[in-house]
Amino acid sequence: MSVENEQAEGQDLVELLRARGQRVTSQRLVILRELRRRELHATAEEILDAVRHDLPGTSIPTLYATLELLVELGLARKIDAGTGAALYDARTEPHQHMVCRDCGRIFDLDGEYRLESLVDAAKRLGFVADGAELVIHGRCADCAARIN
Amino acid sequence: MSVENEQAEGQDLVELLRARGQRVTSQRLVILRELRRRELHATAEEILDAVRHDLPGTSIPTLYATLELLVELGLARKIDAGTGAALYDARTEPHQHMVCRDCGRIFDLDGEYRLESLVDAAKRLGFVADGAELVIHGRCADCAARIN
DNA sequence: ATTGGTGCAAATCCTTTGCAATAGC
DNA sequence: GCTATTGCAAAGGATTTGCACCAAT
Repeated sequence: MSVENEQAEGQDLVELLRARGQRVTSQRLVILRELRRRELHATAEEILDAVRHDLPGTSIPTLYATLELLVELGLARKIDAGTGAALYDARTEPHQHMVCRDCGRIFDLDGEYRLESLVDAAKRLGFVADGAELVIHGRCADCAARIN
Repeated sequence: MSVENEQAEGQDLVELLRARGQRVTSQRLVILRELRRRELHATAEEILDAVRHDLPGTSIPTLYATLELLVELGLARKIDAGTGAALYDARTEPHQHMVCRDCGRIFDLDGEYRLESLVDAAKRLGFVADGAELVIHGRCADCAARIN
């Protein structure tokens, strides 16, 4: 089976879950499938609405737990754009985001750029950038020392 | 008066407010002064506690409104680190942030870096980075066209 | 005197928690 | 059968809103 079909079927998720001794549930499969069907990042609420088509009764806590799990497994990405609700995205390639101050829409900015040229790259796309925030996530020296 | 004293006294804020026909209130002056006194970014709650020392009775809505105003005036910066509460900072120089997954502390990363070398820069500071999110804020092509 | 700014209380929005019921292994 | 996962209801934290009062111009 090709990588694309494997992903479409969620076979990769099944394997990751088995490797960790976690259960394969229909909620997990459907949520990942829905996330992959989308071109664009979606809020938890948008995903929930779509998921309930296929799996009525899916609950909010399950959705959040599953999204967190998918992020942990590297199958999804969480984007905190500062617009209230967090966004989720199954795109794993390196890319950044642009948030419109007015309409709140989020646009992709593909590839790896020099930080100082990102505003220019955005401008080429017609986006009038007035600021950029980069947040690095990880473990500080103290916590890394304490845990490892 | 030197630029430093001007800032310490909030004279720059006074001028910006007058230029916009907005009122100079003690709340606005005290909140900016408190923000400038700090080395590190602070949450709204932390700022409120400190401000109430100088100006008891200061309210939460006023605090948020003032912080938003300061950001709009370019005197402060809002950092959405994805840790629940937003952070505010009176540092205007270009710098980025690192968030510890465990203790939640935020560390500064000064200067302008190449995006792909930021993880290395963080590593040099003992920070074990496992991801970076860059969010560009501004106006999308559609909104820019509609407004200008 | 005018009206922008403030404080209060309550509402809203997003997300997490506690717990009993259910479904994978 | 065992226990992780689920759904429900309710709680939680951060921020915003509506409105009457106050204070800067």
